[in-house]
Amino acid sequence: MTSQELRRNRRLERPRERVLQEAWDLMAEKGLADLSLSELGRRLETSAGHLSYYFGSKNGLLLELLRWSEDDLIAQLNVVLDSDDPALERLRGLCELFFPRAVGDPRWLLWVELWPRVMHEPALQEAHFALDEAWREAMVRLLEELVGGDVEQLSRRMLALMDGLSVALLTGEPGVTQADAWEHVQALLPSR
Amino acid sequence: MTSQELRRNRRLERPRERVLQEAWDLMAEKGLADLSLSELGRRLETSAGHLSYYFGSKNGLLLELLRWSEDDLIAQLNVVLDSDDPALERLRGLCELFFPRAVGDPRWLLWVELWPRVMHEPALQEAHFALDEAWREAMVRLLEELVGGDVEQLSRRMLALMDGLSVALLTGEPGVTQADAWEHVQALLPSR
DNA sequence: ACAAATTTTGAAAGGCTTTCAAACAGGAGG
DNA sequence: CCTCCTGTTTGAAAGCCTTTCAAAATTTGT
Repeated sequence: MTSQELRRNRRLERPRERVLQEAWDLMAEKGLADLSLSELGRRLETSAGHLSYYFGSKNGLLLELLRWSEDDLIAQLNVVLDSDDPALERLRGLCELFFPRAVGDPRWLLWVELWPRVMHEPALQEAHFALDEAWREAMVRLLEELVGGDVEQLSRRMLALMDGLSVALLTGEPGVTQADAWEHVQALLPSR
Repeated sequence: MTSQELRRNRRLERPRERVLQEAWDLMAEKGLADLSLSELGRRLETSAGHLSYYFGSKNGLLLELLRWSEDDLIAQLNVVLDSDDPALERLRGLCELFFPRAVGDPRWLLWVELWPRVMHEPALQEAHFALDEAWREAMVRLLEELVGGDVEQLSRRMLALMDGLSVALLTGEPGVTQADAWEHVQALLPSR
């Protein structure tokens, strides 16, 4: 990191936080479709032009938002993984962090909004895979301890299932609750 | 259906088809983000204004597109379900229809684009659930024959898994192929 | 063939993102 | 203390977009 960047970061760290938080709130309120740089600029008493300059583009902001929330979550995840609880309990902790907290959870709105753009934007693709990897590694680590053996395929399967369940929870599909989701996850573990 | 609607439909059935097909192609080419009524109007040598009028809104078009492709698919699905193949083979047929055919498959772009809007637009929500139901019923029917017993939870689990796998296939996540996906699906069947 | 109803057009309104030149800081070196 | 110099912020412009609407064109029922 050059001294330039250091200087810049020092100055912008706080406002940056403010922007991300406000964007987050806006998204939780009105859904992602209504998150516009203009509206955000209005609320933060700055200009849309500046936000576009600062994040490079609207997609840039979305990506930063995702990283911002995901970094936070991964930190919490590591606390869970390093705890002394039995492995199954730690898996439950992972699930609680992973699944949407409520219908319309902003974090999952971001993920879902990302998916259809991943194929056409290399920058998104890279970020997407990196974030995915973090969860996959955690899952592999946990499953190795929990069931042993070659856990590669099982963890992919598990995460795919969890993605699908998350969409159901995000959209409020009737007949799927967080508790159900946890049951489904357990059903994938080798019996006994 | 009133005589008014009949009349209207007779006249519009063909052009309508043309619009949907062109929108489909456009989406396959450039991704959903670049599907605009303007661009579509340009290609079809009509006006964006008219498209907006005819489909009610851009979301209206998206919804019609999804129905259009899904109706087609459900018809094919019924052929598979009514065939004389063994149940496992029919399940494989269902999977082949369900999973994205390639990275960026337009049908799945639509689904994914729908998800983050479902919570905020009742019309979308209704359509979404209805389409979902069709697949769920098929899955229940098949699983009852294949494994018997209470198949409710299992079919939900299966479809959630398949949603997640589809996202991986859609985005081209490395390490997941259609063949892998089919393996994962089979792994959810009660062993033996 | 006429009248009524529907479809299509083209332009206007209002929003959005992105770009850009110009105004504005804030720190380094004199 | 003043002056550059670099990086930030602004505000307006350009170029898209969707939606609306009145007017024109077309089709249908009689």
